Amino acid sequence: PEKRTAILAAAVEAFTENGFDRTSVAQIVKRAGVAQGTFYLYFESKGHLVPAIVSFIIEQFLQRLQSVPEESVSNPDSLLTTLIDVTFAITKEQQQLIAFCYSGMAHFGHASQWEQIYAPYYQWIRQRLEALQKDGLVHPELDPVYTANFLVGVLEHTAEDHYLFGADPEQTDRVRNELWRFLRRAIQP
Amino acid sequence: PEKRTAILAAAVEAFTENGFDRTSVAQIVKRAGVAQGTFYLYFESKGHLVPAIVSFIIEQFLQRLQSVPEESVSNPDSLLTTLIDVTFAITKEQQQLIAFCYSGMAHFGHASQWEQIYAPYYQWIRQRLEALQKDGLVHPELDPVYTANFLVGVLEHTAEDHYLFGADPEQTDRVRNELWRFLRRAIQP
Amino acid sequence: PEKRTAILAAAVEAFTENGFDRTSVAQIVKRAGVAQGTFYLYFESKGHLVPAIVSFIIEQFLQRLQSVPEESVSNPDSLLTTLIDVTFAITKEQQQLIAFCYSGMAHFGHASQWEQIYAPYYQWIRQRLEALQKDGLVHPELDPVYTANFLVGVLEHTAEDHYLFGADPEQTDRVRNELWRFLRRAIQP
Amino acid sequence: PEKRTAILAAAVEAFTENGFDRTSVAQIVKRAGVAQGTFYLYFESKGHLVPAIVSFIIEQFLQRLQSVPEESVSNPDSLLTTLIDVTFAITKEQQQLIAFCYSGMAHFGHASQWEQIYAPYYQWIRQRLEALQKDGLVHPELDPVYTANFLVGVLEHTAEDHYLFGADPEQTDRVRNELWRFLRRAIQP
DNA sequence: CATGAATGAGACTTCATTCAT
DNA sequence: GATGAATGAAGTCTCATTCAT
Repeated sequence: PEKRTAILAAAVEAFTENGFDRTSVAQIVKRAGVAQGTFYLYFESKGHLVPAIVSFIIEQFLQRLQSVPEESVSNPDSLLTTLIDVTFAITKEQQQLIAFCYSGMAHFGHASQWEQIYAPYYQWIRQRLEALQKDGLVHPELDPVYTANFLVGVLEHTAEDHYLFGADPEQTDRVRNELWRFLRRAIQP
Repeated sequence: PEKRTAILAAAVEAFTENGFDRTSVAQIVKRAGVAQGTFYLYFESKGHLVPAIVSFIIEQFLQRLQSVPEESVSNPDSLLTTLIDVTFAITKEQQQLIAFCYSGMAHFGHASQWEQIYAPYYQWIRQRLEALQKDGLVHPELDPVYTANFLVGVLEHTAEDHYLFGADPEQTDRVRNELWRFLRRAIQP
Repeated sequence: PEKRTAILAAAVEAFTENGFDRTSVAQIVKRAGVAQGTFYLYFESKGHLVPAIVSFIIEQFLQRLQSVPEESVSNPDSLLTTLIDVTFAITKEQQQLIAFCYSGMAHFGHASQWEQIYAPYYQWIRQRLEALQKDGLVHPELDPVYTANFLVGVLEHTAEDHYLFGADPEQTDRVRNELWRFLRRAIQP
Repeated sequence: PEKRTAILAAAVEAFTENGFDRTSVAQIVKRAGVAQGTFYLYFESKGHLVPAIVSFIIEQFLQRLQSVPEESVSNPDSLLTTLIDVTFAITKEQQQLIAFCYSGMAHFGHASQWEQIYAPYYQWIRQRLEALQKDGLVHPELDPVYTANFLVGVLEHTAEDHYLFGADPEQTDRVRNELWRFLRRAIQP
């Protein structure tokens, strides 16, 4: 459905700029170039945009991860590099929208829905860790499930901190390097 | 000023429950037991509550950290334990308010203000790391500034994940243990 | 035209449940199983449903009255019993739709149209009264036209009161009995 | 509260002209000369006007009834005359608003509330009937409770019919006379 | 300092109606 | 004849802020 996509895209843009509550449906439909009423043909309410958008972002994450060549995740060093690359790239692009997602929980229903949405992302990381663990390239005591969680935590926090709080762009390499070594030590055998 | 404190406390409670945009000034003054107009005697606008509240939370963090006995941070193992303790405890209490802080940037001015507010928290961690590094108890290559950042990232993400997404309370110990070992490896010499 | 009937029936159901203004064309066409646009093939506007429906209800009244065996209206006692039977039965079924008819005037045009619609109902009662009057079974001074009106007034008001205001179903017989005796005295010679 | 009264009066006027659903809050506040938001200071919602207005009308009825000199209700003939006078007068004034009240049930909550509102009106009539019955001026078998109901039924229906359906004003006396005789026979001993 | 009634802009949402297919 | 996506005007209600007391 073409208009649905237009609305979703417009909403992403608008939320990125102003956040959920400070964006009105009127602004969204204006951007999307459709009538006010059309919005409600595709979304039950403004709140129902939230899970749709989160799915959209996660999907972007996954697509980018899956398009990574196999050799880039075949050892811990390049896996970390890949994760840092992707997280920094996406955070740079999406900035406030990611913050919106984290705060978005308040806007839509129950946590279980969010878990389902994030699941594939965590799962992808977990699978890589397990593979590397099998080859003895990752510390054997690490629980892949929890570790995936920890990795996401540091990665997102650091990227957000870097881009949102106006961190010096010249230091990007430095941050990434420090981050890489921090995580390297955490997971190496 | 007594009424100012009452309003601030009421705002913290209300924001914790419903978030910034879904809390009206009317709700806040009602909770605080003051008149609608009184609010504007102490705060220029609703938006000006945000930095005041964030300071308040950070201060709480710091007070709790500083009340920690010196021996609890005199080696990496107990420092990590302390950080986990404090972060989990505060997250459990403040849940949504923390999410509000993270998303709150949109509501008030420029990032630089936020950095100033968070600064003492990062600084406290950094100082501990430096002290331990001096004694050779923490990996010498770690940059204390960045590492403080990474630690905060994992700690908050994990605690939020655990409490906000309705994680199984029986697994709290398990999570904390895994987290401890993950960070231990990351910073040990 | 089959679809016209379907729409009309659906509208009657929907109006009965929610009233005119609280029923949308969307609800009606959904119930009728036709497309939104089809509605406007058979009715100029939503408002034009009203006279069609009122005709429909009056017709139902009349059919029921006319299917009554002649001996049931050949004396005042059974005429009253019949009127009470029919009015209570239809009120029980149609409840809100009757209220809708009474308030429906606002929705469509001029009173004269309504008089035409109701006319056959009043006429039927008048004719029975005249017949009985001729046989000396009804008070000779009663003007049949006005009396028909008065009868309808008491009957409908009492039935509505009984069913709409949640009257005790166990008292139905009592009400009907009192009503019968009240009207009996009013019209007897 | 002065503004509350202004809003209520404006609502009565507006509903009288256009009915409940076809009257917007905007129209009401404009007529009342207050701001849109002021409305919600005094009424929870548009729907909450309904019981307030019904109370208002019933009160008017009662005030008029109670201002009637005692000798006007001391015998059945003058009681009926009084009831006819009052009902016709108020119906003439309020026309559509009365229809609105009857159809208004749909708009506000449960029947029990309506019963309470109407109760004093029915009660007033019942008490008169009982008094006259005690003096043997009204048929002893009449149940005053039901009879009050029947009287209201005929009176309102007839008055509505007369004024709403554009009845010939020259016939008013005739109708009233017929009505008087009809009811006279129904309740006389 | 303190109050709280009053304001009015603006948010979300519904819905009768149209029109290209 | 039939469809149903699209429209946009209009409705109800909220709320940050002001100001006379």
